[in-house]
Amino acid sequence: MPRKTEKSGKGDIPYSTVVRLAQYLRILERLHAVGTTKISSNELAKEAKVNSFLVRKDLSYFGEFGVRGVGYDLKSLIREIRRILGLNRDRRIVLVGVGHLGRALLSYKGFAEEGFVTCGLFDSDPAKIGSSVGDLQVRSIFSLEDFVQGNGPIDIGIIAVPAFSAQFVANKLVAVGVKGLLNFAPIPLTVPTHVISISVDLTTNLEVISYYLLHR
Amino acid sequence: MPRKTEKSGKGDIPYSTVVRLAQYLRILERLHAVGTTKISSNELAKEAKVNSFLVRKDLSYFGEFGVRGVGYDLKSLIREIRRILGLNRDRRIVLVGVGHLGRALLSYKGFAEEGFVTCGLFDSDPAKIGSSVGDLQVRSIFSLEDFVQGNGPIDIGIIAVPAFSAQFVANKLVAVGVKGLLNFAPIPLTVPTHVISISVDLTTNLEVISYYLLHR
DNA sequence: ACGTGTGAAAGATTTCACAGCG
DNA sequence: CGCTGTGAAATCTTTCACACGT
Repeated sequence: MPRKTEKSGKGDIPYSTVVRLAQYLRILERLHAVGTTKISSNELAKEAKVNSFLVRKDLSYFGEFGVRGVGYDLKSLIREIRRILGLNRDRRIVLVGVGHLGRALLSYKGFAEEGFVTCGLFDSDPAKIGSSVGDLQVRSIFSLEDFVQGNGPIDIGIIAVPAFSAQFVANKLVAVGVKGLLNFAPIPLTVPTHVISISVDLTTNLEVISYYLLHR
Repeated sequence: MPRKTEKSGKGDIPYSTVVRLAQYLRILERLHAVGTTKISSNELAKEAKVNSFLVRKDLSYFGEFGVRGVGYDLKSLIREIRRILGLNRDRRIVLVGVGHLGRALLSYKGFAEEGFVTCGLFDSDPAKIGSSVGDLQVRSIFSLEDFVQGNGPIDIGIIAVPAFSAQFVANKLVAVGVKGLLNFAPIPLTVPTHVISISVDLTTNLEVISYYLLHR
């Protein structure tokens, strides 16, 4: 992951299969919007830049979704992948760290479209606390527990704070029962095994590119 | 790599090794700033949340940097990894797409620290073209070729535009000789084999987390 | 005939055990 | 003695070939 990326997961199904499933979904939704109604593993593979064996293997971990000799029905394949990824329900998200990156993430439309509902914003900067971003107020990170008491449990926490406070924020989120973390701070987080944490490190990605500029 | 991450690379050294090298570097620099002067593979492994065999194997692809019975000298290990990653020279970057995400990336300090020099901003929105962000003017994407003629070659292009124009932008960048792309649009790019492209897809990462919230 | 689903082979990565050297 | 460097084993992932169903 890419990384860029940290991983964790259940042993049976490869982590990379899960990542590709999400990518297939993006592609299928784009094609659906354009009016396509069926697709073969070959066509999907071409779009995703992988080979068709891998598309079929990835899907076969979860069931038989295609028709032999025909291909896959686009609409039902989308439904199946969304079910596999747990996107057939809303996921409640909070964002911690309302800086430039945090605001950029908030304005990103893709999130809401897939059922990710941002329901809380948190920061530690007194200058930001109390201000509004979109239709949400920024709250103190120390009011996180109260927030969960009053507003119900949170599924996923997005961490967009500086490296030095990322682990502190992660601990707070885990303490209030958050089970998934998406971390943009350039530091590997320590979390209990029942919590899934994925890190996206922008500098790491640039450095990987730098490596391949040199060695090739 | 990721994923979130797309990959590409030379066959000999695992892609994940390169990613980890960049992560090790981040950790070593943090420890260096705190005054640490030497480190063992075991200590580094603990920080990076991998095991010490892997740390040693990753490093051993590139040479023998440690002292048996002692460990690694922090300063010289940092220097070696920076050299391996090609960070001992400046890398000239342009950003295409000066929206929320683009601006957030610009304000991210980590880039400059590692020798990534942003030397051009491009967009296609007439309302943005001509305006200044930091000490750079936003230019029309159609002036990219002129820019390279006048300002010298670009190493890396960061693509922070909507999905529908990402491939168009990638083509333009490749056409003016850019050899590395960091793509934030949720679509896999087609690039010539001599160009390295890494994609960071935020929605994909959330969906992967959603999957593991369910299956575990 | 066509494209899926899958067991087996190939390939890649990680783990391990221990030799080697300060 | 302690910790690195590395060939060999174990594990995981991808590719392949072909049987199967429509």
